Amino acid sequence: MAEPLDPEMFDPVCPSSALPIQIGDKWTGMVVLCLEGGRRRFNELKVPLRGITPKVLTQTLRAMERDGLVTRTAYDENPPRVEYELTPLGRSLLTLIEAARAWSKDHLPALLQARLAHDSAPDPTPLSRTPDLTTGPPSPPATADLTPARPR
Amino acid sequence: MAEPLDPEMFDPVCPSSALPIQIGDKWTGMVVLCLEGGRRRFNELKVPLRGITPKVLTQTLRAMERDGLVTRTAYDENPPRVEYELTPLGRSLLTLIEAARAWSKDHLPALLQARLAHDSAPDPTPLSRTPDLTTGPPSPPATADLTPARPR
DNA sequence: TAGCCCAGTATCGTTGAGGTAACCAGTATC
DNA sequence: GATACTGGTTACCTCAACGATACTGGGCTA
Repeated sequence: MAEPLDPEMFDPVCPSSALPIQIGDKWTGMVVLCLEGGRRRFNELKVPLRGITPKVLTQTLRAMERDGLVTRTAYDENPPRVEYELTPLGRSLLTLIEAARAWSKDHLPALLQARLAHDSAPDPTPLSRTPDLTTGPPSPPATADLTPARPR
Repeated sequence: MAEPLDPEMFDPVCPSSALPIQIGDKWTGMVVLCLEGGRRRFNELKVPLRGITPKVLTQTLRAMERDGLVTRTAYDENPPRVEYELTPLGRSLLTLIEAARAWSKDHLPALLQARLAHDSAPDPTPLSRTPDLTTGPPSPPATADLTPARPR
């Protein structure tokens, strides 16, 4: 609640954004990290979750509320004010995120290197030719993101 | 390699199959667990991964090979024989799976209970009415599965 | 010579998460 | 009266993952 959230909290360039680890749906892990420091308003959450639409943010928060990960508090004011806060259960996900971060720190470089090596390999066995299964041109599968970028 | 894999290794009824934690794509985590005990052949892997089609299993294994998680060894025999084995990198994912299991053990019941309570709630605030966002009738989102069922 | 086995391919269809764009209610301020 | 602000909602669309089904190749066996 204290300071505003860093709009660049999640760096889209950071390769850990392409990690093969996902908590909940696409945005859940990031929402947990946004709420780590305290309660936040709807529009506050939209800032670091760059590009999220209100529909998807609502869906994500509703699902998290349903699962007991966040609480939603609506104040009868004008303009409306709604605050979201992590429950202890939601906060417990931070341990999992921490584990994923630790894995990334230790092993993600090896994974990325293997990926590069494979993509530039002269392809020894004819059977190992893969047309283009996961080799999309723009970006890898991109399942989740757990590491805030540039804590500055 | 020793004993055949248990066809019921992954119980579709086990709620941990609906966990909000996913490693790689839908099947990657389960493949890692299948290979935990040693190298396995293509058709051997299909047994516990009930319902996976050869196309999708091939896709999954090729992606894992590309990322350096498994090695693929094709023997020039007839009938063909191909064996998949975890690399140390792939094996390192087991720590992450273990962390997810530990979280499930500690917190999944609370999550499921919150979900049930929410679904049967008389819905105090009109704003908290959710049409049916994640409340699919047959099963929850079902993102991944990490816990082998009935170790027997 | 007709199949069988293994490890896949090829083609097509379905599904659902996520994205786009527009709209809304109630108050307050201009 | 017009506009803005907050926290959404609604309808529509896209695309990639996943699934169903059928087929292949090549040596082996019956």
